[in-house]
Amino acid sequence: MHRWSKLFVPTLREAPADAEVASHKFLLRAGYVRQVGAGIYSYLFLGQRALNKVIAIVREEMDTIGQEFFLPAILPREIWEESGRWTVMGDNMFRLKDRKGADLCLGMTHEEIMTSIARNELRSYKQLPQIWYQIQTKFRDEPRPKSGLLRVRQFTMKDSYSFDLDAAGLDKSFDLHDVVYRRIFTRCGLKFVAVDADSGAMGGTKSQEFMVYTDAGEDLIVSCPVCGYAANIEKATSLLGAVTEMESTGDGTPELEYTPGCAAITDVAEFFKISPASDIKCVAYMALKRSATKGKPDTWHGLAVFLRGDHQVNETKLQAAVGAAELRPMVGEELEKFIHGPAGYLGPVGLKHVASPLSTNEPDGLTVVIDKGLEGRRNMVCGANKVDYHLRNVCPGRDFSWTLSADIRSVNEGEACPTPGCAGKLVVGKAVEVGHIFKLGYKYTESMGATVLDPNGKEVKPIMGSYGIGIERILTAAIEQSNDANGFWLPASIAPFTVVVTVTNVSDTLLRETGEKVAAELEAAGLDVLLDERDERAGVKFKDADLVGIPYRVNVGKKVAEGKVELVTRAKALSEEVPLEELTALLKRLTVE
RNA sequence: CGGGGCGUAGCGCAGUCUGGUAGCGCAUCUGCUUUGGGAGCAGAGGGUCGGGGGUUCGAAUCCCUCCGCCCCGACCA
Repeated sequence: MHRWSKLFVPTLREAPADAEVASHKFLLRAGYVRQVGAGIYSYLFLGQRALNKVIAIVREEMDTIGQEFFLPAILPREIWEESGRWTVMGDNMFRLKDRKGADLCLGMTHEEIMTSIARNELRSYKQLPQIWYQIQTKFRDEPRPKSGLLRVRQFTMKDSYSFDLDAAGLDKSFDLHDVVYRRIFTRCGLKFVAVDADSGAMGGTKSQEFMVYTDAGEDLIVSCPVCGYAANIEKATSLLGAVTEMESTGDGTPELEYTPGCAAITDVAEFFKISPASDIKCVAYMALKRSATKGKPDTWHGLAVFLRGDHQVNETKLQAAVGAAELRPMVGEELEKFIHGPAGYLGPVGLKHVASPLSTNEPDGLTVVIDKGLEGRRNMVCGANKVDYHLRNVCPGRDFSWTLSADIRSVNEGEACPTPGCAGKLVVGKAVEVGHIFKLGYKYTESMGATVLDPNGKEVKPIMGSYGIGIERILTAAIEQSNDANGFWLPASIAPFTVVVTVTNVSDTLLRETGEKVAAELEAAGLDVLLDERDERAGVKFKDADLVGIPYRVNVGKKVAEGKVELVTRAKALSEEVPLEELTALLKRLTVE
């Protein structure tokens, strides 16, 4: 049993000014964490205790499908060179040198190391499948750490890796993780949703994220309240409603129109008295293509994207569609070089484009991508690549062509659900990612040369999956979803203590002794008990108890004379009188998972 | 990396414009009183004013420079 008077629980009456999101404020105020630097935190007693409970749940569930390893956090350059990620990871990787000058890094993730173990040790299909996991510290030099523990540079991750003989095996390993992850998040008391996610430019066939809705989150989730469709906005699609096309004018071919000062979409729509849906806007990028062969330099390519005036480019989709490693906006002289037009009046008519995305044939070769929403449209308005002029009567396909047509726009709230036959309207909500499971395919077994012999004695590459859970994010998400002005409350499963026994006045011997007795009895019944026997006024102890995330409080006060205590349920701010002899059984009942 | 804000006691802040011996609230320590929602009174301790350089008789305050932290952005021209 822990006694509050002996503990270090530095609660703060006021939150440090730096903290903005609820979880950050309360983690600091409740004495769970202290900040060391941007995205770097120390965990104090209560914080570490809660995280240990999360870890215990994760470990218990993971042990039902996998085997726990523990790999190093400090890793040599060579192994990252094999997969090509020494370069790909860029500035996000913390790098250092040892005394001999050899390059090392701090691990951001462990595909390479796990694959190297598989390569060195796995010989036969009979050894498959394997699921290996670890719970370990990850280091990522984020460009912008933020929101307390939500985006940090050092964090704990449960990461696992599966090795299977074939795609069907991978499906199974993936599904096992799906099931176990749902159990983990449920046991941690999270209201989560599993969504389709982007699998990145690296390939891979499927990826799924586990998200908890909160305004503090950085991701946008698109979902359908009717059929349950849910996807990250980086991946989500929707059905576009029918658009009323404009009547053509003149002979129906593109006509130049003088549109002074109409550089913005709204100006153009106003000028032509059209909906922005009938305007074609241009977004111009420079796209980085990674060289396929080692030693050859990466190359930058011009990329012009055309889409409806009321739509937004989704760069994740765009990157995946053209196979770009990086995108940046085109600057003035590049606009001139690739599109021969001024900002605000860029258009697709008359552009020459390359045959396949980011191909290198000509120095001024431009990749032209249109969003699928433009296909089949008629009589639209677009920039004329000339200051103060636009074109009307423009028909995609007739008046201009493209390198690639793809879904590269972001879904907007209110658009129609993409599920066939579903009439739902999509809603968009902010969320934080707590887990991600991923069908990797052969990327690492291929690049690192891991093989086993199949039943025919033939060498084959195992197929991989990788799966992650952010340990601290489970805690943070739980706080985000359950807090009020006075503090937060955690589910009993991950709270640092399940119950705090508050002796309202320790100078009263009867109360003090009753508190001791009650706490001892609750502990004997298997509950995690904190006895608050500090020589403080009752109000101080109540405030602290409300703040620090413990789901139940037992007030040992005046009613003891009548053989009663108060049981306070933090989540509901509900207080009930309970006869002493019934307390333990009642709390036991309330706290079973 | 771009933009904005901030850096003064453990926490929250004032003082900076207009240079003149560093303040307030909470917290901490001691004593007394108090004891069911962050008590009262009396007393006490605690500061390289983020670092360095400069201007000045004199710098928290003005100038230069570096560092750190927070927020927004790094897609619609």
